[in-house]
Amino acid sequence: MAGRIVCVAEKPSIAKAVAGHLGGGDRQSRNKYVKNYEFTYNFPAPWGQCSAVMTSVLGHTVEWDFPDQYRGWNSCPPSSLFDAPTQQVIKERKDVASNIQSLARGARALFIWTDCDREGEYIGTEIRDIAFEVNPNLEVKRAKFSNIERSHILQAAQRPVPLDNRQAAAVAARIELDLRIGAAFTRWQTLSLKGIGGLEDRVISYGSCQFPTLGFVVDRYKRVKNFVPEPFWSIRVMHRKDDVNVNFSWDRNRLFDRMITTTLFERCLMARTARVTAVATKPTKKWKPLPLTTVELQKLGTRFLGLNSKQVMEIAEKLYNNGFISYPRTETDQFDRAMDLRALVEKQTVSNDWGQFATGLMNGGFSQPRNGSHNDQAHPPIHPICYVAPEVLNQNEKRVYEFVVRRFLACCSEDAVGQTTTVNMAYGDEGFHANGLMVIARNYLDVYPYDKWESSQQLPRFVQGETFVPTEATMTDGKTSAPGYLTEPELIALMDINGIGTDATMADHIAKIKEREYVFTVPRGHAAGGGGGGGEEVDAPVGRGRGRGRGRGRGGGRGGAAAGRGGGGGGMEVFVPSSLGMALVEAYDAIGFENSVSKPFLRKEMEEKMKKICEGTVTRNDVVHECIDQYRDMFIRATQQTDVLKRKAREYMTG
DNA sequence: GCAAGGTC
Repeated sequence: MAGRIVCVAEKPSIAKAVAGHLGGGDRQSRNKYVKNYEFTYNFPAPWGQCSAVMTSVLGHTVEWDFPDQYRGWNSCPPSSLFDAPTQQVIKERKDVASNIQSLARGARALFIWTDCDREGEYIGTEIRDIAFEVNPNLEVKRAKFSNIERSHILQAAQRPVPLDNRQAAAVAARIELDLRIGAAFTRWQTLSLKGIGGLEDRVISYGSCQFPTLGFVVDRYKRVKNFVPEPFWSIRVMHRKDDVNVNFSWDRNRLFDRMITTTLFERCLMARTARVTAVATKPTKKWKPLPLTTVELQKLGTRFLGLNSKQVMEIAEKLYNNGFISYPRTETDQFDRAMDLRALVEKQTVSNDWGQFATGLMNGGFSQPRNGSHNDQAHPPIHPICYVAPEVLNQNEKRVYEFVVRRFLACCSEDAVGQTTTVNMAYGDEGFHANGLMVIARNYLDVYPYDKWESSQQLPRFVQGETFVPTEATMTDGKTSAPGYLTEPELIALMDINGIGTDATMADHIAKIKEREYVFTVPRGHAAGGGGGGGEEVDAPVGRGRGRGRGRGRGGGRGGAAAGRGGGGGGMEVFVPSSLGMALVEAYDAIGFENSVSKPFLRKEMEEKMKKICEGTVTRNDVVHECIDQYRDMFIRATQQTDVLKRKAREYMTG
């Protein structure tokens, strides 16, 4: 009589869902966190019908660290941490490991059901090794699944595959490198700066994610501080027609040469009449948003909900743990076609706030969500699981839940539809244009106030070839203004494009550099620090940020800021480096690493090497040794210039 | 007292 089959998922929610599909299962509550579900199931050959138990871990269960003799900060030179042995210790947290071992004893097979991503593959090997300790004869299989739809799960159970050792090896390399490099540099920095006033008892940590995150803040800060406004000139034409003042913008936007602008302007005036060269009216759409990912949740949460990313994530996790929303850590922005989205919409019809809209979707307004380009093969986009009455939630929870619901309903609606009118006009040799927008059907916008798309003033009727003498023509001047200090949504966007951290950890890295006091946040507009131009007016004309760049002259008003916060608390905050943060970045710059540790390149490099391990073109060993050599060199160079670090710190801490 | 990554 062979033993049963033990299935282990990465988290309790997956264990519950999978067990439900495979056989319902009695729930044996082992403890508050990890539940075991027992059932019988007809597994593929050679097992056939047999009894099984489904449980889970809670993420990683094994911890890497140095052995005791290396653990004291003065026990060894920090550089020896590049070569010191490491050990892997089973965390006996919440009895997770002992639960697996007690189930694995006498079992015939182990079925890994961790998330199908790199970390999940590695966590699978942790589970395997823990089970092997008590039962080395276990056969190990892995279920391959990318969502928890019933049919998909059943298919995964029927077609087990081996664990992917390469993916697990890539993660192991990352863990080892982050540990060695982080510990070595952290100890060196901390011990070196002990003598500096104000830093005696501080941990001056280094990490491959925290430093680039700090770097982004410093980078922007410097750009603001070093910004030199440039004067520019422009031509504005206004024509009053049918009681409407139509403002025409110059096709050249603006020029940085006054003489030329003056000349061009004078030619306009000499021409006297302007002539309409084209009138175009065309239909346009504002696309509904993509299904919600973690990064988007954090970007929009920090922009509209008056919360920081850490708070957004904590609240989202709580909503998830209460079964109100789906798993909040996902990169996926496409819903699986098999998912019954209408059923989820229907649950929202009882709401006083958006119930009517949801009802509209049920009565024919439903439209399949757009598909984004990301799929982490592990989780669906974030969506509401059930309707939650507002009284059940506190203020902030309500905001986050409402955002998730509205976003979901917006995804299931039609795009907004409108019509743009563009009038092109020639005034002398110069071209000008005016735009008008008419929103015809708001559709998703009615449930999604975080997007703005308003009809502009209607343009009066112009016809091609018509001429007129403009009511007003003026030459304007202005100057470019500094970008603002970094906001949290911008910081998250930068981390995202540069691969710093994961969806689950970005908020932690931001919180970490605040905790270390490398950066602090201040309300936008209160940005401290002398000199400079207070910099909150408008974005710089040539930003490195994406999709910004509305330069405006003086008199332009304060457009940029958070367009209608969704009723959140205070305004948005901006990030400013502390003296310590500046000192650290400048010290490494002065030491002169070609790939500065405060830039994202080194981390990107590590990510690429992990991919190569997964593809099988390099081995874990190659990567670890290569990187260790590289960082050891950097470490030696840094330690030879410890005085540079100290000097920079002293300069900043006392200055 | 160090990292980053899972998860509660």
